[in-house]
Amino acid sequence: MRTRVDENHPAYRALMELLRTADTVWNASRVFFERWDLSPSQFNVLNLLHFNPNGLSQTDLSRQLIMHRSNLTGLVDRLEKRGLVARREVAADRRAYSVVLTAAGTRLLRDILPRYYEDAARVWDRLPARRAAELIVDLQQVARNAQHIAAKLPR
Amino acid sequence: MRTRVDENHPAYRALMELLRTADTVWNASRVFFERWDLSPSQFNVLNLLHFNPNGLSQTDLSRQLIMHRSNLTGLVDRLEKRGLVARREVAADRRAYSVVLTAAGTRLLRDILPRYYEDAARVWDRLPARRAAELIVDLQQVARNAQHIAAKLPR
DNA sequence: TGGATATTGTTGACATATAGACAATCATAT
DNA sequence: ATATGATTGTCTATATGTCAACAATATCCA
Repeated sequence: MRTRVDENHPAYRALMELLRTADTVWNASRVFFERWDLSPSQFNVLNLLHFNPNGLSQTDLSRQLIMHRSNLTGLVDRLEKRGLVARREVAADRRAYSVVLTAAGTRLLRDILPRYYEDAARVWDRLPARRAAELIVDLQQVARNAQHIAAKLPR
Repeated sequence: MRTRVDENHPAYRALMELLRTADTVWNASRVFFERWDLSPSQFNVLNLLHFNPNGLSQTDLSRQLIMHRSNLTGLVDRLEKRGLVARREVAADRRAYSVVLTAAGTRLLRDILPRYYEDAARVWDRLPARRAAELIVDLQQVARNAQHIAAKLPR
């Protein structure tokens, strides 16, 4: 995608690089989770539940994962079918479920997490810690800018 | 997603930040392209064709967009139905099409591009140019690391 | 020349994502 | 107490993405 026009628009090229890197990382994580026949999104659900032992509603999950709640129906369905999570009824609110990790889900996550953290660390190899820290700060600024611009866009 | 365990795994947290920022940027671009009823992926196709006036095969497009070629069938279908691109037969290879921008597609892109580059630049507001340049270099290293790790993973 | 091998675009099955509509249920305010 | 409005999970339609299999066509090489 390196073209004459791109040269004239370094901001555009930088954005492409950001998106491409994230895509590469996401796909690498997809390969990583293949061993357990999990998608990255399925892992994200399990991971969130692991740190919320009392369970989360599907809407809670959708907010933390920044996705539409209608997604959670199928996502939780598939995890439930494999016995990794369970929908518990909530006495105080008969509309909602409390989604919780099962014992099998907990075991699976305990197997995955150490290897996950290990490989996540290696993704930052050859980057001085200071640069990695700066990168995060800069990314956060970029995200704020993007959101601010999108919010003011004509619809 | 800020939890006790995340604190112990800054590399993991940094990765989450990277993915989340890219997601935010991608969704901001989705909002940006809504005015023209285009998805970011559809724009990427049009944009690639704009810089390849002789056309690209669907496989070429899939390689540059880093996606499976079966995606291009539907993507090009929808753009063709709107008259923004056309499939031209290739005399030298009767298996392949040459996908080209139509006049309407060119007009549309000429309308979009200036505004796109303008907003892309504003995404980097408050970031010194040097930091932005460093960020790109660092992102490329991260992408290389991720790919290297994924390639050596057990399957 | 002809047979093996590779590539192209399409298809089907599936997972993931969005948005909008819906019934059931909850919360609020008069 | 009850009408009004908000929220929850699900459903449908659609778009995007993966992969594997397929027929048609190219390519290569013995």
